[in-house]
Amino acid sequence: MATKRQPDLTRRAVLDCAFEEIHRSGFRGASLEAILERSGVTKGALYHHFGSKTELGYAVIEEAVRPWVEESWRPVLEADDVISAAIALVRELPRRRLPRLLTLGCPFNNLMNEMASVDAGFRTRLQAILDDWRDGIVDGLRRGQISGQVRRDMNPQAAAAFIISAVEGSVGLAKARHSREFLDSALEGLVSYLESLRPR
Amino acid sequence: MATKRQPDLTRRAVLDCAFEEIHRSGFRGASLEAILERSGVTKGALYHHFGSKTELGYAVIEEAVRPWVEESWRPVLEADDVISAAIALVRELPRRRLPRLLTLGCPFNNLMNEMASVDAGFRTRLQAILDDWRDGIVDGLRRGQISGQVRRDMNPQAAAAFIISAVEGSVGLAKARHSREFLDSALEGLVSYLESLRPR
DNA sequence: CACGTTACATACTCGCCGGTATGCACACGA
DNA sequence: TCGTGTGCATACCGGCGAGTATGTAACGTG
Repeated sequence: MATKRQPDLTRRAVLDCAFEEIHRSGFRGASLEAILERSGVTKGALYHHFGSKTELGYAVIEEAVRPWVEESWRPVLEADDVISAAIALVRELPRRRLPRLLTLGCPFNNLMNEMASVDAGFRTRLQAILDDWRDGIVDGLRRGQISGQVRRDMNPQAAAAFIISAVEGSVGLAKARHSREFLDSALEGLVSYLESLRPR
Repeated sequence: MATKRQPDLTRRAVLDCAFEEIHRSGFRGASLEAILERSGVTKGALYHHFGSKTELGYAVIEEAVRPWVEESWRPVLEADDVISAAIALVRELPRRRLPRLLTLGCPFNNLMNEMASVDAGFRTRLQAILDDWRDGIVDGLRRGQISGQVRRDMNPQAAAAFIISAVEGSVGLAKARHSREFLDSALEGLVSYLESLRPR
């Protein structure tokens, strides 16, 4: 029998299960009881670590959703050739976590669509993630423009916003189909757009 | 005093207020009480016309969301020059219903993101709207390919899926910013993609 | 006008779920 | 080792919101 009190592990377990449950049912649809059952944690423990369901949601955003987004896009932001890295990622995207992506969508996008117009705390936190994400792509595109891998007659700010929009839109709409075809088609369009960002 | 019993008007009033409330708070966040209060209809009347909240939701999709989507895109589907019409629409999009679009997003996209992975009835109905929408664009693009206004070396299916994804993604993410800039940037990217569909 | 059906109105039920109150055992510093 | 606070467990509460039971007045129809 392990030691009985390990606050860090408890907190982490709640956080992970909450992320899972929220991904599955949305924030408002996520029931604390379900999170407690899955994580094996009691209500007392949960409310010891988090002040309310809303604060738990905020923590999930900062400590689960944000790393999830950053982890997903790290290869693109670190690559030398941004465009090739982005295309590779987009091509790999449906290959890896296909079932979850098709049925549950992107946790970041889901939360944004559900909560942005409902709770300002959610909105600002998600906005910060979005801004960082976008800035990363902008930097990558600028570096590409300097090194000559990216056309100079386009606006990195607009392109970054567009790319993110297209990705999230594709995944979000693919949920409606529950079929791979729509996602593949939309991403094929995205790839051809990305190619068009290269110098002739 | 008008006649006292007008079932069609009553039903329509509920439907419109439900659409509004769902647009505002999402389906699960929408309370029947709020709909009743706004519409001045009583609970008995509501449950006379709709079997349950879920069925009300289905009716809202078919009789409010679907016309809303079709109305929005009609000019594009009917135009001679699809690409120009699409660009015009995208340029007009933020101009007309800007505040609602920025704070509440697109009702179709909101519902899809919230309900597609939760309720199969929602998913299939929204899927049907999406399919029709996409088919319309595909037809437009094909006509353009025949008349020479659209490049022939691209896949209309993929382009249509991509265009819809980009639009919905842009509007969806713009909610997080509550600022016009992101939306304008993303749509600028979309316009440049649409331009790239023209023959050289 | 009688009568059944349609279109509502009112009052109530009931379950779920977020939140709280309280108790208790373990850890740890003095 | 003794107290004190931290980490957790259990039982309960209150409200909100979907759904229902029942009543009733308007309408169509013979």
